[in-house]
Parts: sequence; structure tokens; C-alpha cells
Amino acid sequence: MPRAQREEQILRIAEEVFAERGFQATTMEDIAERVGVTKPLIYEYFGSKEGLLSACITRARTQLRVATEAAWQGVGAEAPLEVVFRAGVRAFFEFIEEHANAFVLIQQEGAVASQASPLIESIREQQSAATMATFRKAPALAEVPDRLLEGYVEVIIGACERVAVWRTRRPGVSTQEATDIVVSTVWAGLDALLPG
Amino acid sequence: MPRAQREEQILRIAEEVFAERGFQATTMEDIAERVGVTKPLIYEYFGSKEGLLSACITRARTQLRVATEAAWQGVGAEAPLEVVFRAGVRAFFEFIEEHANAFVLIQQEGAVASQASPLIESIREQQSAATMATFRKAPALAEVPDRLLEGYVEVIIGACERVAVWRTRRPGVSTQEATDIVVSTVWAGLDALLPG
DNA sequence: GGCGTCAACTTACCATCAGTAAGTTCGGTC
DNA sequence: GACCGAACTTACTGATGGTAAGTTGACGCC
Repeated sequence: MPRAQREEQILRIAEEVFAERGFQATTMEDIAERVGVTKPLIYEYFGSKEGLLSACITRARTQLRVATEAAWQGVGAEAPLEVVFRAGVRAFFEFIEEHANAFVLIQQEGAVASQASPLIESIREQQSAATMATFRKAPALAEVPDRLLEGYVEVIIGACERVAVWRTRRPGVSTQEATDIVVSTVWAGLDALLPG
Repeated sequence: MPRAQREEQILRIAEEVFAERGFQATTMEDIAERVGVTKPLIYEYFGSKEGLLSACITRARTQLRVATEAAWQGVGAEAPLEVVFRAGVRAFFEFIEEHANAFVLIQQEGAVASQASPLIESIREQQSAATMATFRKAPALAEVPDRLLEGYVEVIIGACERVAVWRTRRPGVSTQEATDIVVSTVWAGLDALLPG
């Protein structure tokens, strides 16, 4: 099997196994066996156990970024800020629903590995930065100082993550409802920043 | 040295070492050496490496609970909801500032260990439950359905955590400012729930 | 004052698993 | 049909989590 294809397969399976058993409890041979190869091949491709986890996380990060960008694209650049904001939040909850594995992985493996922790943090930073960029484009928010806006964006990122976790314990809550909770809580505060 | 005292010493040092190097990179002998005993004694007292981490986290959870309760106590039960709310948020940021070690530990070791992840989650749940209980006492929120209120509480917990992390990258932000960001963002949404 | 006993602690060991060195196989290319 | 490089394996090492079997010493008790 060509390398690129094998790597993709390993990543898919590793994400699954890590999510099931946790990083620590998973051995490289567990994964190798399930893929149908032997350990050294995985070391050849990913360097170490942490390297493999890192690759899984990086993959998830890219997928989330693509999904978020698509959502904003879909709503159009000239839509009112609230609509853009809502589209991004909604895309997040839909992404989580579709990639439950990746979410469990990230949720559970906050940082077994010294490398993983910053990487997971980098997912949040990616989302913060993207949200900042979107807000910065809105003329209504032009006057708001950077630092304050950054703080608000952090509130949003934290709120989304926590509500997503809460949803896993409350399966009745739809993505729509989750979106509404975040938007309605935070929007009023954000709205107060707008002139008038 | 009597057991209770030795256990406390081990916990203090373990929290330090775990926070410094990360859970995985820390060996039981690192800790034993720094304490001035040998490995098996720590196993005798805490059962396993995960058991030791769990004990560290549980300790931090208790400390946070005590700090939060003290803050609410201090403000009085009849204070307006916003005042009580603000006191809790502020206590959180002050706690984080005083217990940077514990916060790094929890932040970094989201879940090396299968046992640790639910325990860290239980800290958030402890804070959610306490906040829920406080809100439920407020007559103004009596009409709000449980599930919606739960969602709002999750937003608050997530916002606090994320802003706390953000602060570690932005050392200029005071606890007062962090409190203001969370309260001003979320309060407007919460206020909208109040009748009138 | 010796004797038992229990808590605090150590020495010496095992088992597992991350990581590696040295191949082997095989498909394509000249 | 000899060469070469990519994909892959066998067989090993070393570190470290965890444990079994002591040792030491303080304290109570007759």
C-alpha cells in the first residue's frame, strides 16, 4: 500500500483506538494489529507514540478549520454580524456531532503527552484567531479595543467547548438548541459593544 | 514521619513535578527522590501513578470548592444576583492566580490517565452544580426551565476556564478585568431571562 | 527490661511496552 | 536480469510502572 494511503488509514484507526481506550492504555501494537501491520512501520511514519497522537490532533484541527471556513463562506461576507457569528457556532456543534471520535480524543487526552497539550490548545487558538479575524472585519466593532475583543472571543470559545461537553451528557439537546444557548447568552454582551 | 503528614508532602511535591514536566514525563522515582523516600512507599500510600495524580486533582478540587463557598458566604445570601455571580467568578480567578501549579496540572493533564479525565471533569461539574444551586435560590430565575439554565451555567464555566487560560498568555490582564469580561459578556444574556 | 507488634520504610526484583537495528520482500526501471 | 528504493518484518534493548519480601524502630505491655 502506498505511504500516503497507509498513513491516512493509521490515523483513522489510531483516532478510534485512542478515543476508545485512552492514550496511555493504548499500545502501539494494539494499533498496528488493527491496521494489519507491525509496530516499526508506524514508528517509521510517525516517529513516536506522541507523534502519532499529534498527527491525529493536527488532522482534526484541519478538519475543523475547513468546516468553519465553509460555514462562513456559505453565509456570505456581507451578512449581519449576528448571522455570521451564529453560522460559526453552529458549524462547530455540527462538526462535533460528526466527529465524535476526534472530540472524545481531544476531550480525554487533554495532555497525556507534552506535545499534545499545546496542540489541542492550538485548536482553540485557531478558532479564536479565525473568530477575531471575522469580528475585526465588522465595521460595527471597529472601535472596540483589541484586548477586550480578545477576551470576548475567549468567552465564546470556552462556552462552545463546554456546551459541547454538556451535550454529551444531555443527548436530547439538538445542535440548534446548543447554538441558541451560546448565541443568546453571548450575543447580548457583544451587542452592548456595538455603537447605539 | 507520620502517614498523614508524609501524604500531604508527597501530594505537594507531586503536583509541582507533574506541573513542571507533565504526567508522562514524570517518573515515580523523580517524585520519590525529591520527597526523600523510595518508590514503594508512594505505591503503598497512593496505589499507582494514576492514583497519585487523582489524589492531586481531588485535593485541588476541594481547595477550589472551599474558596468559592467562602466568596459566596462573604457576600451574603441576600445580595442581588449579579453581585453573587460576580463574587463567584472573581473567586475563581483569584484561586487560579494563587494555585498556578494546580491549574497548569489540570490544564496540561486533561487526561493522561483514564482516571484523571473524569476527575478533572468533576471539578467543572462541581462548579456547575454549585452555580446552579446559587441561581436556583434566586427568585428572579424561578421560572427559567432547568435545561436552559444548565446550558447558561455551562457557558459560564467554559468562559471562566478559557479566559483563565488566555490570561496566562496575557499577563497584563488583572483578575478584576478578567472578572469584568466574563460578567459583562454573560450577564446581559442572563439578565434577559429575568422577568421585566 | 525484654517481647510483641504495627507503621514506616527499603532492597531487589519482574513484566510490559516504547523504541531500534538489521534485515527481507517486491515492484518498477534501465 | 541486475539494481534500487519503498514498504514492511523479525528480533532485540532499556526504561519504568509495579510488587514481594524483608528491615528498622517506636511504643505499649507484662
